[in-house]
Formats: sequence, structure tokens, C-alpha cells
Amino acid sequence: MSQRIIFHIDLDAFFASCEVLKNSKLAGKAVVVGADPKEGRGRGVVSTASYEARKFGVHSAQPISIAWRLAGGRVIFLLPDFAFYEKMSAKVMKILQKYVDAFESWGIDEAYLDVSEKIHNFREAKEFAQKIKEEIKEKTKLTCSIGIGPNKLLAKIASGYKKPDGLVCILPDKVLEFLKPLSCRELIGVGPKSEEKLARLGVKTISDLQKISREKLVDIFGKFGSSLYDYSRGIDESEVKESKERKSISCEHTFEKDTQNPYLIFATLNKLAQEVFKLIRKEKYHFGQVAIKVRYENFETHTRQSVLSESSSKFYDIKTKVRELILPFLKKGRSIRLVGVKVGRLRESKN
DNA sequence: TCTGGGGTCCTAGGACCC
DNA sequence: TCTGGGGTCCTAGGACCC
Repeated sequence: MSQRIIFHIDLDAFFASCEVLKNSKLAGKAVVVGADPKEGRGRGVVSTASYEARKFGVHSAQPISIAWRLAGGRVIFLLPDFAFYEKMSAKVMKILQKYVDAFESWGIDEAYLDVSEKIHNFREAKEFAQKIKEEIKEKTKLTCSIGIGPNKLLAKIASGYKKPDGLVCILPDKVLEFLKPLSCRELIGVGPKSEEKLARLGVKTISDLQKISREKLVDIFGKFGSSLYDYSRGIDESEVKESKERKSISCEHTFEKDTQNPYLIFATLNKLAQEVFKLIRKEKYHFGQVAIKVRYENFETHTRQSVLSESSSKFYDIKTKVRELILPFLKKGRSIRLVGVKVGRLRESKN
């Protein structure tokens, strides 16, 4: 295969930036988008913190109660407005799509582009990326960070290397040099657990990781171990491809207070089942599987699923299966923190 | 310090069939 | 009395991503 040129585009502090678009008075302010902090008693997490808010130690996925403790009174807390974010995301994705040989959206605020056909070298690529940044800014007033590299792995690492409003290119002959000092955590697929396992091997940086044999990594991580071996050398052959069909639709809810009240639990499950049903009806899906999720007060989480004898598009089938599956969890007299409903094995209806 | 909500993929065990 | 080997499907849990 000839040399590829891949872009990774990441919109900066996307939800917070969108809120600034809606209300220009927020520009330059410390903004936190996420759950309602409820004076420190709120249960959710931070979705996005503006760069000004990050100075207080607030960050994505942080419990909102911690954010409140760190920065309450000094930052502006806002609830997310997904409809608006979707709209802005669609605008950006439309700009990106028109340029490319292959396009892959990755969540609401990221995308990969393969520009190998139209761009001939990395110098040109950088100019082109600059043009994309300018067009996004002009048409949406949003900034983004772009990473350029010979594959998706490196493009993604590059986009995260300088934020916000960054533009970083990893040249093919500088790949190993670039990777060596970075933490393994920079590699996609390495989260807290894998980081911990690697640390036990004495592996912290990618340079450390390069010293471990493929066999040993496969021993420890299974199939992913083999990818890790390649990733540590900057090797990733995965293609930029249009997003695939979705496989499941789910809705879940965390109670404001943990509960043992069966009426509340049933009512909540029923509401979730209705939301799921609304979505599958809108997309004209049939489903062949129904599942529930229960999380107890201590965060212990269980799922139960059931494959239907034939696929269905009826609310009744979701509702009855959900009731059946949840029943054993109600008898235990334990407090429940969260319940969820999921349908899977989706296929498109013919009519 | 306390952990949302919406997804995907992988693993491992058990049932079942030939 | 001691019980194969391979394949597929189903289930539950876990890690990870944004």
C-alpha cells in the first residue's frame, strides 16, 4: 500500500464552545456543561469544561460534585442542549465530507479523513488542514485541533498533542521519535485498567512498551495485545470508513436517590422502554433482543438479556420482556441506583 | 471523591449439535 | 466407567470510547 495521509479533527471543548455561540456573554468565561450540580449534591458528571474552567482542575467525566467543590461560584454550570450540539456537529461534518476520499465521524465532535488521493505530501496536507480550520471557523465560529499522520492512530495522537486550535503533523520518518516519550495512555484502547497492567510490567512510556514481545502482550491482553505491539511502533492499518449500521439502542436513568420502591422502578423502566420504542419506530427498526441493566447503590452492575423467538417491532414485546427480566432484582431488598433498557439485533424494516 | 448516558467490541463459560 | 473435538449460539461481565 502506498503512503496514506490521514487527518483527525477534534472540535475544541465542543459543548462549552456551542454554549458560547448561543450566548456571547459566555465568551472567555469558565463554563462547565454537564449534570446539575445541586449545590454539590448532584449525581452526574462533567461533559465538557471550557479551557478557562479547566484552570480550576475541572475536566470531562469528573463527578459534578467534585467540580462544584473545586470551582463552585467561580464557574458557570449549564445543562447540555444536545439538539443544538447535533445541529452544529452536522454543519461541521458537512464541511469535512465534501473534501475527502473517505470520511468517518467518531462521536459528535471528532472525525477522521483520508485525503491520500487528493493530497500528495505532508507539506500540502498541512496547508490543506489550515484551510479546513479556517472554513470551519468562518462558517460556524468553532475552533478545532487537527492531527495529521500516516494512519488513524497517529492522526489521533497528533490532534491531541496541541490543543486548543492546534495543527500537528507526524511525518512518517519521525514516527518512532515522536512516540517514544509519550505515555501508553495516549494509545487508543489503553484506559485505566490497561495502564495499570502495563505499569505492573514496568511499562509507562511507549518506548518501554516497545521492549515487550508480541507474545507476552498477547498473553496478557489477548487479541488487543497484538495491536498494542503494532501501535507502539506507530503501525495501524485500519481504514477510514463510513460509520456502520448501529447494533443497539438503549436508554438508562440514574435515580436522584437510590431506591427500593418497586412502583418507581417500574414506572421508570416503562418510561425508558417508551423512549427506546420511540427511537426504533423513528428509524423503522425491528429488534431481536431485549435487555435490562440494574446498578445497585454500591455500583455493582448487572445485565440480563433475552433473545426473542422472532424479531419484533412492538412496544408490548419490550415492555413484557423488561418486566420479566427485572423481577429477580426487585426481591433482594437492595437499593437501586440505575436502571436501563436496551434493544439489540436491529434490522431495518422493509416497510 | 464518587462515579452520566449512549454506544462498540472482546472474553469466557455453558448448552447443544454432529 | 469415564467420558473427543469442532462449531455455533447465547449469556453476563468488563474495558473502552466520546
